[in-house]
Amino acid sequence: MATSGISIRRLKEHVGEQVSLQGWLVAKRSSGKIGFLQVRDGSGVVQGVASRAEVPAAAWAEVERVTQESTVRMTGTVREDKRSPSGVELHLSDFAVDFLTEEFPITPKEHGTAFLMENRHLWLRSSRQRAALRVRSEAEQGIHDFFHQRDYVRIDSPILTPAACEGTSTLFETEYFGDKAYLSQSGQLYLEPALSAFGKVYCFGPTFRAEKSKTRRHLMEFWMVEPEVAFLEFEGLCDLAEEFLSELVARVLDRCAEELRVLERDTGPLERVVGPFPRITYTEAIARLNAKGNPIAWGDDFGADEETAISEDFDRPVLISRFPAAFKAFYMQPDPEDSRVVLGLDILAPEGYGEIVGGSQRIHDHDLLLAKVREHDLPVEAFQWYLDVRKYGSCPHAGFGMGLERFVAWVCKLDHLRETIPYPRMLYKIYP
RNA sequence: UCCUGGGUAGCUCAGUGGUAGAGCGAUCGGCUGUUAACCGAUUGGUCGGGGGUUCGAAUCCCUCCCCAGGAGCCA
Repeated sequence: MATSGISIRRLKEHVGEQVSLQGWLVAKRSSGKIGFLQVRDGSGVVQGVASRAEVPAAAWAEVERVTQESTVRMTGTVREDKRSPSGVELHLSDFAVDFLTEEFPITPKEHGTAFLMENRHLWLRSSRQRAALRVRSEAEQGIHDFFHQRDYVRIDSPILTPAACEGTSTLFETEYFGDKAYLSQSGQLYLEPALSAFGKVYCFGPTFRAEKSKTRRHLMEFWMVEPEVAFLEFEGLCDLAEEFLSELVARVLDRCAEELRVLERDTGPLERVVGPFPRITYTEAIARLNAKGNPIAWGDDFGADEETAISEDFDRPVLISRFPAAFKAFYMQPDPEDSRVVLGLDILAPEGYGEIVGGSQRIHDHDLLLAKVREHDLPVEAFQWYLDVRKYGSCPHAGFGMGLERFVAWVCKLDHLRETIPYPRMLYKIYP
């Protein structure tokens, strides 16, 4: 009797057994007397081999009419076979089409990205897309596990917010019962009050930026994980970010080997992502850039060229710290040793992937924070609750944010963020 | 928002002033171990939209729309 409910991923454990499975036809090759049917069930792909002489006439007729991406069911014996990429194939005793698909738009040949993006809902079925999204899923679970194992409490920050979190990026505006509301661009400010309740917290959810950025490194909607820790100061923050990144990369290497193989990702550079990461200050970075002939001056922010020039000196992520206060967020703690700079941290991924982590120690002194709010021309009333936190049991604290899509793009070595999220939201593009 | 490149068959593209093309897909036929299978045949067009120049425009000009890549900003 054939066993059903076995996933293709686990067929190796059932060699010699009769199994039944349902899935979708990836590809078919057939001669007059033998048919090869690649079937996907979501967990993997297996080839069913149907011999005209060995299956019922009705089953052979189904083999002849089946088309790419039809829904099928097949029954057969699991056999080891060296010619199969997965090591096993299914020697069929029966085959049936449950839904006949006509003219699936995405063929095994090449397509342009515009066409594929228009068909994102169907492109998801392709092997590279499945691999990248499985890595994303693994990274997401890895993030939750990392913090859960360290006794962090997950705080879900609101998506609808009354005002700019940082007063910098452009926000998506919406209507809220006669008032204006904005889609969140960061959960951090809502995380900080929760510190005094839970000590160690994190949030992980979608964030929205209405900047008219049109590059491979930007999405309008992306997912960000943000830990925030009470009594954590700057050096500890750097250690946390380093431990977080190296553990997450190790987890993907361990659990997504097959996906990285499908993506043809050279895992060598990822295996080097172990601490300690190189740590340089902003001022040292400027000196390095000048030595390379880059004319950047102290006080300028890095652009894409500068990020690439810095990261190419290192074979693992590089931490850059102590940026000029002028171009960083209002809540960053000034460096006690140099008031021109703040205790902010950026981590640049290797291989040209740019900034994946940004964080800082936060100002915990009420009067200093109030002065910064005013300095940045932010509405004090809107930030009253945020200032309140500094009035009732304030403490030093720090946190960072990591963009999930940039992490996944780097780990998978994809050339565009749009392939790291199921339904990317890009400038002027919101279909499907 | 700015700069650059592009829009021709379902898809990927060639065609730069004179009859609209190829490969793939699809359809039909053939083939017992295929891996982007192969072989033969058939099918397939508002040349992005509008206007203009010309005897004649996919091709030259104007305009609009759409797409891709990059910059700034950021994760």
